[in-house]
Amino acid sequence: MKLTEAEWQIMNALWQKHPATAREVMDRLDRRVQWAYTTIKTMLTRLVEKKAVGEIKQGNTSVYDPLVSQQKARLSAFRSLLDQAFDGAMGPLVHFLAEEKQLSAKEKKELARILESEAENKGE
Amino acid sequence: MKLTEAEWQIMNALWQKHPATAREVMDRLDRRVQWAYTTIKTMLTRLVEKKAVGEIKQGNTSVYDPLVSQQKARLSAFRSLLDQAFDGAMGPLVHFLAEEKQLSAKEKKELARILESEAENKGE
DNA sequence: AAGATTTTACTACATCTGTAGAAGGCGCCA
DNA sequence: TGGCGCCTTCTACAGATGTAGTAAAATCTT
Repeated sequence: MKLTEAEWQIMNALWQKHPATAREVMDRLDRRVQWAYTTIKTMLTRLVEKKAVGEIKQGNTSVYDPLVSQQKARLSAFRSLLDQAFDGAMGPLVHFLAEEKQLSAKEKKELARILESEAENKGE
Repeated sequence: MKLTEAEWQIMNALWQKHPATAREVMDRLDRRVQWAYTTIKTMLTRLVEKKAVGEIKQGNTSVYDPLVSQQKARLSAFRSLLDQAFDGAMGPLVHFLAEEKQLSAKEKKELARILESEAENKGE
């Protein structure tokens, strides 16, 4: 389930609250996104075709519901990034994150802390 | 500097060893990628147009060199993913990673460990 | 130097993406 | 009941992307 950039915008809005009509999706779209109503309808239609979203008619109006969870979509995007840009492995990503000056030490520590504790209590 | 999927393939090959000719890039392409020589040339040309790659003629043959570092490209891809799929923040990503069963506790701990130590000695 | 091989520069073309307009249908209000 | 406003379905269309073929020029090989 590969989503395009524009599709992510729509999905993000839909995950926020659903089921939702096209108009509701529109209202919840990121502020930076200023699309015509029909553009949103087009995206929604394409997402329905891709089975990423379900559509039911409520009278004359369509109501949409995500068919893929945010978690699933995120996983797929994450894996793609890993494959494409990090040799498909966590190692290079970790290395990159560690090297990256753009991430403050604070962010890194936070990241480390959460992962640490998660690994602790969910560890197998 | 946004790279497409196909462009990543080329860049990955080019970062491996450079400068390199189109033919050398071809030889280093991921095994799964079976492109015609001219396809590679086309990609290279487009990358030159985008200023992601430099080109110099060595006699009749072009030799290419990356103009963007792998680190930079990775950062840009990482940020895009963050913006698009994780509300632009590390928080949700961390959360996702922690929740994600696909990542073993071992991987998580490893990740945590490296980040922790990095944060320690480079910390500001 | 002629043939074989390699490279280059152009052109091609189907899909996918982003973005929307047009036109027709439906319900509600005056 | 005639509009007004909102919803729907279709159609459009340019630019990006993936993937190459052609033909001509340069180079190597005997």
